[in-house]
Amino acid sequence: MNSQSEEDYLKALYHLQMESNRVTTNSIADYLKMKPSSVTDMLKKLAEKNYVNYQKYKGTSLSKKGKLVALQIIRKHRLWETFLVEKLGFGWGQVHLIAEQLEHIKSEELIEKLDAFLGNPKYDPHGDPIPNKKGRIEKMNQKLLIELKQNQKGIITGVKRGTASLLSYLDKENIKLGDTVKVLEIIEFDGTFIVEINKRK
Amino acid sequence: MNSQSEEDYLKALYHLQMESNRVTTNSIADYLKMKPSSVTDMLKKLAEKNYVNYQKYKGTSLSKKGKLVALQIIRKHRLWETFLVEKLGFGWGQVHLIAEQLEHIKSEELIEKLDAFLGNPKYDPHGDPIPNKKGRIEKMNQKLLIELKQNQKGIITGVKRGTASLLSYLDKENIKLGDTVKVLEIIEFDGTFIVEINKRK
DNA sequence: TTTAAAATTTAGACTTAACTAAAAAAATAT
DNA sequence: ATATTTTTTTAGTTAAGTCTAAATTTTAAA
Repeated sequence: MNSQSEEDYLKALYHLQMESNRVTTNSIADYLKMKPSSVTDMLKKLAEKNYVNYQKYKGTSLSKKGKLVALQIIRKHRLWETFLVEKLGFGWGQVHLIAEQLEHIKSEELIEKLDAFLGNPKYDPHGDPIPNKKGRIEKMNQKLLIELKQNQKGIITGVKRGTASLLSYLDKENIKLGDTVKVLEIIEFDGTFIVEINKRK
Repeated sequence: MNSQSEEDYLKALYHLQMESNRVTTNSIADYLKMKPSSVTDMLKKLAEKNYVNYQKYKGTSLSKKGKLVALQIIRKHRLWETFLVEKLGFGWGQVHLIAEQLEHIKSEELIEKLDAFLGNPKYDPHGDPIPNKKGRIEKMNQKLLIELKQNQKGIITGVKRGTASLLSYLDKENIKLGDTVKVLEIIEFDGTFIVEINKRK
């Protein structure tokens, strides 16, 4: 069984790996708000357990085994977020911190029953895909809003970087998944997008 | 904020206080499966924080403050157990270990929303009362089966000492809360009770 | 290509919550 | 009332996970 701390590192590794191909000690430290020296210690430990490929000074990547564990934690995180929003009526922005705790609860059976209870959802409330039990993720073809041209429309299916302030802003403006967005105008000089959502600019 | 370990001690103190008026270091150690020396250490720490009244060699009791914290953890435990049984379909016997983890999740709002989602239940699946937010417990007038006389009946509203093996036995025999029990015969020499539940002896 | 800066690792220290072994106090038995 | 046993505490150790400060390696600049 893995400790909470180990799980946090594996999850961080996974997310950082999505964004850039080389994951450095410092980037992990930033992400987890820890000191680089602490990160080095933990990376050695995770390498020992064959969860990561770690080479001094060179960077770190998840092993197959480590990636699977990471995906299972992400699965739990996203299922709990779904529960919090769909069943308990939490807002988008509030659920992350709580799910961060719930994701460490240990029980296979619990998570399978929760999954069934929620109707085996494919996406969480932020539109992120929920990995299945085996760690498989169903990719959806999403585009970034910024990739759209003038007058093109799209349906909101997720938020790229869901900072707390952005999410609560969206909550406040009542912008939800499934809403349609249309690009009215793109201002040349600074790249500002003027868009219409729910009949409002 | 209190650590998981501190919470475990407070909860243990509460349960042990229910059973006898003097709670000894050894009884806590037994209950938590730890060594008495570890218990002494923690009791000093909890006394420092004013959660317990601890006097060397004399025994320990919860302070008002400590009791409130204990009751809030018990509240969370029982609400989660209710959730696991009522919503996720777990059996009586399976939920304790999972609830033991869930009870340490930190979020006032979560627990209030969970309470509402469950319909503000007064009792958990084992028939134990769920303390309210302020730590108030509604007592029910229960009798022990052993207090009944021949031919008396009762309705099962809870289990006194719910060991894992007893609970899974009850699960297996399909004995549930709300079932009626009738004492058919009490065998003199060893005090065995012959009872009828669901038309079966 | 040498030097300075930045990133990373090592070494040693701290905290929490456990442990073992030994000492001290309280309870029990002779 | 004293001796023995049991309970409890003290003292010192350990492991996990963090930290600071110093040393080392890599990267970037002059």
